[in-house]
Amino acid sequence: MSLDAQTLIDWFADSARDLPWRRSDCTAWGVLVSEIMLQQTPVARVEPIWHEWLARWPKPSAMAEATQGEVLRAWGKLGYPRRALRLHAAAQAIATEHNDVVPDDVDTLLALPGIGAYTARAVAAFAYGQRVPVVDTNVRRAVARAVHGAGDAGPPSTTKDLRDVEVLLPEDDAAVFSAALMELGAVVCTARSPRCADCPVFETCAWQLNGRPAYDGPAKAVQKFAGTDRQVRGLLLDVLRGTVEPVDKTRLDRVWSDAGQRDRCLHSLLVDGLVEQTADGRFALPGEH
DNA sequence: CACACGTGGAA
DNA sequence: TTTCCAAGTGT
Repeated sequence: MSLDAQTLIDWFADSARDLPWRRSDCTAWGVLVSEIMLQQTPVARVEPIWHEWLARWPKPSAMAEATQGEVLRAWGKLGYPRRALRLHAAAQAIATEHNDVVPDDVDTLLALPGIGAYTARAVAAFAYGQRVPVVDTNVRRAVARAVHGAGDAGPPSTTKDLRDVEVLLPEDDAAVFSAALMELGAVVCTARSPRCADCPVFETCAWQLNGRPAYDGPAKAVQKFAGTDRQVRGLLLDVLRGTVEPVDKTRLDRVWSDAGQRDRCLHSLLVDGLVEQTADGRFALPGEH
């Protein structure tokens, strides 16, 4: 094959970033929190919040006792705040149903809110050393190039992606290999300008041997943000994050001029459980009034 | 399977 | 300035 596991593991041992959730004293809970925060969010923005969270809520039962509003406020502007709510719900499930211990098997992890195919395996591998394929966007890209010789990964397919990586796993140190493969995609085999001169598997890379062909799959849909409901919801939530007291609707009305879109977004936030209405008709983060 | 879901920094 | 993209999940 065109990707030697030991070469990658050696490179990782030598040059891996010193991230707090990778340290030997990090708990499984710390790993889980990091994985949720890192979903679609860069390491640099996660790190400071992760430290705050682990200091404030060192184990699942501690966070389980917090209100949803406290959790959403602590989440700050990491984005996709539904993740915070789901992590809170997962903490409550772990505290009450799993004796305050983060589960170590993929199927039990998958049953928790906010934990999908990637995160379940990431926790099983990185917190418990299990030999399971861990496939994120970095791994998909690195494997597409180094193994398949393509310019980039095609559309995701959980079943196929897991199988593609499963066959690469070494018998020993599979979890370290998985971390190394992710690291390779994150810092060397990047989406925009891969740093091939620094790549530990440059000599055997199928993409190099293939003449560095351009990506030829279906075009990737780029997400719009300006003007979307996502932006309006963010503005609405930002007001509530900044206040202790519930606010009147007139205060929320100031964040966006289009009344129809504004009301639709406020409604969807209520439906999603990210906002609550008080008995007197004002609005606040959930669980605090 | 395609789409909605936040946010901010770099190219 | 605009576009791209960053350790995905749920419906």
